[in-house]
Amino acid sequence: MTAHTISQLARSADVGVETVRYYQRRGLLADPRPRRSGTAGIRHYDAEDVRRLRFIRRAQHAGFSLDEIAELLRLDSSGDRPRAREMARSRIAALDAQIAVLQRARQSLARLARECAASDQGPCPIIASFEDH
Amino acid sequence: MTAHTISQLARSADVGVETVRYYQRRGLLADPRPRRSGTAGIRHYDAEDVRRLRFIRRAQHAGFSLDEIAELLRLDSSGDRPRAREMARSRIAALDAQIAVLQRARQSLARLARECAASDQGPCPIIASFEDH
DNA sequence: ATACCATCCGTACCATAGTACGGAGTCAAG
DNA sequence: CTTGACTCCGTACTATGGTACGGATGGTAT
Repeated sequence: MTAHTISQLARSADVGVETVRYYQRRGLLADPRPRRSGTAGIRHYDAEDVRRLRFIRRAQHAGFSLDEIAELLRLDSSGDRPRAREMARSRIAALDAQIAVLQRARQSLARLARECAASDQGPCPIIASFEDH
Repeated sequence: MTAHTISQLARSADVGVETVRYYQRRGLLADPRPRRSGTAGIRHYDAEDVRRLRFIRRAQHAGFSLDEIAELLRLDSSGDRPRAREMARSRIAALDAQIAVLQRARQSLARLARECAASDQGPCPIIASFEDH
């Protein structure tokens, strides 16, 4: 029974106390609000809460939004593997699309920078490229 | 003298009227507010406004923020090529960093999806990978 | 038992790039 | 000369993922 305070929980996943409270409001972490009148106001968190918070952080690093993570957490209970695979596939597709957009932007900007560096004659290609079509 | 209304200007760059007004508030487009009392309230836009609006959109597609675009527009007047090159370089570096983050996320997610598809035994690797470090 | 820090909780605020709304004014056609 | 479309303008709201604030209460050390 390792009971933590909210600040210890937050530190365990390297987030702020306010972030933990934000996740509670979003329904990603158990919300301590249903307190019985007899018990004191301060809630203690256990290893399961730590695990859950770390889950959220890792899924975020894979590019999932908090809404998607909420769904993954529900899947975690139900063990719905086809749905988990589907979410992974669509996230990969979204990542591919984002990467492609960024790479196109990078390519054209890099080409412009080379042209701009190559000569100081005429208009700057970087700015000129945005000027007319 | 091709004079446009705001809706024609907006259409010419495929943005909404409200977006044009937003750019005016941000100082990216000339703000029609300094109206003389004699002239009527409705402002007309010329080819220069169209050019400027399209500039904004193209620079956005290269990943520049509206603040950076405001600076590029100032450079457009001053012709400061070294500064333009500097902005292009740092934007390229930022794009590279973003691309690298997304590619790492893509790699690990793709590996997990393959593992998950490979067997229906044991816990789902996609979910399990987020569970404990 | 009193100081003092942490926790609880609602609420407001941050950045970014818009989008929506409501009231008033303007302009051209019928 | 009224209708209807368009414009002007301020203000508020959207999504996303938090961050900050202030007052009330809890728990602990001295």
